[in-house]
Amino acid sequence: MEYNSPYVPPTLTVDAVIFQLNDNKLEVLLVNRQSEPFKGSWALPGGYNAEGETTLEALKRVVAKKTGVHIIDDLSYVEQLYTFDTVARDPRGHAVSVTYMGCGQGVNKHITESNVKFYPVDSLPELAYDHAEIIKYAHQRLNAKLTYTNTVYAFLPKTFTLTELQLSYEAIMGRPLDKRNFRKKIISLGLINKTDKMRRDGAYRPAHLYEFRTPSLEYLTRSLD
Amino acid sequence: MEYNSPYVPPTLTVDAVIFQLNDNKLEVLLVNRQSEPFKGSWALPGGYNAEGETTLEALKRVVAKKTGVHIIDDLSYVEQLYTFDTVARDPRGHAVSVTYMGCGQGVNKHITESNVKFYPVDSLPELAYDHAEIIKYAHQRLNAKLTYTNTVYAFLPKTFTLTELQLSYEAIMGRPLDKRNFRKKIISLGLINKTDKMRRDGAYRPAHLYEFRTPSLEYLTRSLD
DNA sequence: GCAAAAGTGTTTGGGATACACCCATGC
DNA sequence: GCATGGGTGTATCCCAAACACTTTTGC
Repeated sequence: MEYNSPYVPPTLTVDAVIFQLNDNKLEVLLVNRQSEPFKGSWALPGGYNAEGETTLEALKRVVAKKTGVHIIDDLSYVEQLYTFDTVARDPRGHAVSVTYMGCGQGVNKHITESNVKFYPVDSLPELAYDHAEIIKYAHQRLNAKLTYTNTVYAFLPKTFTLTELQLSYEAIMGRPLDKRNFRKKIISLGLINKTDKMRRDGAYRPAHLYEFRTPSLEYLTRSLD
Repeated sequence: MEYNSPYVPPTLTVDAVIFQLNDNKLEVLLVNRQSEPFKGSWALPGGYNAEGETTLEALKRVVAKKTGVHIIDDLSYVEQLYTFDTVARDPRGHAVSVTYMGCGQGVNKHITESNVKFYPVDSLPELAYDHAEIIKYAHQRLNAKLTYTNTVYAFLPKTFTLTELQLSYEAIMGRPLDKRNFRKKIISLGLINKTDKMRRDGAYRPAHLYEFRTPSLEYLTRSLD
């Protein structure tokens, strides 16, 4: 094949699983399909990868066009997830999809299209293709990553309270954490610095604000779980 | 692009990083290139992925043809690694390569081609493309995987002694482990069973033989490091 | 003074680490 | 009996887990 037959590559596509936290619920960005196949179903934002562009370039182009979200400017963390190749994305033939996972804060504010929406991961609508599987895979990866890296930073604003940080962990991991143990551990890990600002939120005792020492991916010395 | 221009996908290729242990050294399977580009350099076994075959099917076909190794029959573990897309694999244009990692025992016995050889990972020859980077990535992944799964099983024969098991870990992780602590931990993890057989190896005290309880991927309850 | 969220310490158990000697065999 | 690799136990330290009350503020 490599030597004599004319080489025909499969279709190459890219898809993004974009997470944000809203109201302490983990949400995924979905697009309502306006055309066949799967017209009317919800799908991950994605599209074709042409010759001459990298998968990340293709993703940037395609996600911006379909949703208004810029995966570089509007997200705090992006990583390649997995390449799925068992799906007939298009009735005409076999397609290979390189998927990415991204996390950000307030990403919904960048949506420009009316058929685009964040859905909570635990109440997803009917999904096109194998996108349910891809989201599940991404969620697992995110969960694992939370326990041995500082990935949460991607979901939080620049400053935040310890309670907000704990609620973020709880939302993504899907289980409650002990308040005192959580604070002890997070502080002993040295991931965050206390700022000298406070937040007077509603009407009660103000909370200290913290910031991440390094708002970029770091591996933890001890795992958090 | 998705709508009007004629769609031209990039070239799609697959590459395999196949590990084995030999003489307690971690080795990678390499192919000496007989043609341009990179003629004379060593490269990972790989090739083109045509339309209509999955990446794993393409890999199976290509690796068997170039080396004689059957990635399903001759390896104990295979997983997808990462998709690299920044490389001009071919002077003619941009190529995307889906890479896999595989591990086996005595894989060298299946080599049928004279330009194919296992090299120790710590003394690799001049490598084609970005294959040095891919091997480094695979080695890191393997290392991480060893600490939270039972992946070592893929490198060992059906029965083995505790010393052999320890030496395997040490070879892959690249550092010595304490003998008593290692045995305590491995046994307490319940990954292996003691068989009633012994091995009289050279001429000294015979060693008990062990086997893996489950010779397939499992996640450890406590991490090994 | 009361409602609401912020903040704070101690005890206990288990696993990780460090460390050195005796045992079984073939020659 | 000796050379070689196989096999074993204990003490310490640190981290994880469990657990409840006081403080600060606005009203």
